[in-house]
This record gives sequence, structure tokens and C-alpha cells, in this order.
Amino acid sequence: MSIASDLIRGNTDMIILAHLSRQDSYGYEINKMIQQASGQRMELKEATLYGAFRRLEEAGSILFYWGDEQTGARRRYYRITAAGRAALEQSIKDWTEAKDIIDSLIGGKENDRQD
Amino acid sequence: MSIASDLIRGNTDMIILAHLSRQDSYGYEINKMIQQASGQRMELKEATLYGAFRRLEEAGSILFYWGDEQTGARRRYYRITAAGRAALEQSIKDWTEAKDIIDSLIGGKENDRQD
DNA sequence: AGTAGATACATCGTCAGACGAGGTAACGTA
DNA sequence: TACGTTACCTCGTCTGACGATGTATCTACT
Repeated sequence: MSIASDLIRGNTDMIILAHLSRQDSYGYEINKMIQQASGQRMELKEATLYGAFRRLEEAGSILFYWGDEQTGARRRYYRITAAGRAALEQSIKDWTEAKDIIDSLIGGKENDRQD
Repeated sequence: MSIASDLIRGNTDMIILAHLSRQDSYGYEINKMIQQASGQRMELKEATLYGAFRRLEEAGSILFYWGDEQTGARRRYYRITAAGRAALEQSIKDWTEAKDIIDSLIGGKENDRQD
């Protein structure tokens, strides 16, 4: 993974919800989609991923159902809830604001005296 | 503070270095500048701030000297080093990349099937 | 048949950063 | 004298990311 953990931190839930807002999915697939969509630059570790699922479920943002695969390992599918969509929207707003603030803080805005 | 801790996380060092890259400063003032520059939307707690100074000093990104105030509390001034400027540049690159990746992950790019 | 690799889920313990709560000290001012 | 501001510092807690490890099923190769 090329992106630092601390820069992902706090954004995993939003990223997962964003994927689930497009279609139901399961852990393994979500992770592959993230890797692919980021051009292999980002990968959530399994412990991170399943930890996020637990949090999101407890928060009522997602619910799950077992897939009916006749073959292969069982799949735990997740679906985003209405509350989850609301949380996603809020997360995106927060992220957008945080981005702006941080950019303005590093961006210079040569407001102060420069000796 | 309106911005969530986890969205700041990993960016405090960069923000502090960015300020020090413009002028030497001390803890209390840096914090005030951050609050002001963010329109009161962001504030580092003291424990966070001084923790960051310790890290940055250990990493050789900053050094300090005592101010020669004749009056009032003493001030521990920080100056960014050459290594610190390099670290800042790298941090900004990493942040820019992380921003892009996260934005692309939530932004949609309706690439996949939508049932 | 046996072995390796991919698919798929799950948990435990560790680490690091943010922060709440607390402390020290000097100064101005009411 | 007591309070508010400036200024620095530390300890302990919480949370999220992750390394390590374990389970089970299927496919491919030998």
C-alpha cells in the first residue's frame, strides 16, 4: 500500500459506505474494488476491513445477509441502510470541509509577516 | 473544534511544519494561528501539539531555542530544519495523493455494474 | 492423492496519535 | 488577593489500523 495508514484513518467507513451505496457487496470484493479503483495504491487490511464492518453494523449504517452460493466459501453480503446513506452524506461533507481546511493551512495564504 | 480528530490525524505534523516554514514560532502562537487560519474550525489540543513537537524534534525536522523575553512566560521557539523542509514537501505530496485516491473512491466513477 | 494458491471470513494483541485532565509559572488588573 | 491570560508540560485513556494467525472451500497442478 502506498498511502499511509494515518491518512486513511477515519475514512475507511466512508469509503466502504460509498461502495455499498452503489451495490450490495461482501468483504473480499469490496477490498478488491478499492485496490482496483485506487490503481493498487490503496489496500485495506482484512483486520481493518472487518473492524469497519463491525462498527458500521453497530451504528446501523449497514446490515448483512448470507449469500446463497452453492459452491465456494460462503459470502456475507452487506447492504447500506437509509441511516447509512445519511451517514455517508455527512461523512463526505466532513471530509470535504477537512480537506479545505487542511489545504488552506498548508497552502500558504501568505497572510503573516515574513521576516 | 468542528473538524474530527481522525480527519486531522496524521496531518498535524505537516500543518505545524507548514507554519514553521514561513516563520519561527512557538507552541501557543502556532495554535492560535491554526485556529485563526481555519476560521475557528480547527484547534489542536495542547497535548496533541506538544506531542507533535516531540516527534518532529526527534525526527530532526525542527529545533528549538528559548526566546529572550524579559517579561511574561518563557517561549520555546521552533525553527524548521532542512530535513524538516524536505519532510514537509514529502508530506504535502503524500497528502495530495491520498486526497485524490480518497476522492476517486467516493466520487463514483460508475465503472462497475449497477444492478 | 497430495499440495499449493485463491477465495472468504474472523479474532487477538500491539502500536501510534489525539486528547481529557491535570500541573507549573509569570504577568496584568481589578 | 484573586482571577484571567499567556505559556509550557505530562500522564493515562481511547480508538482505529494492522500483523499474525486460524478456519473452511474450491481449483489447478503434479
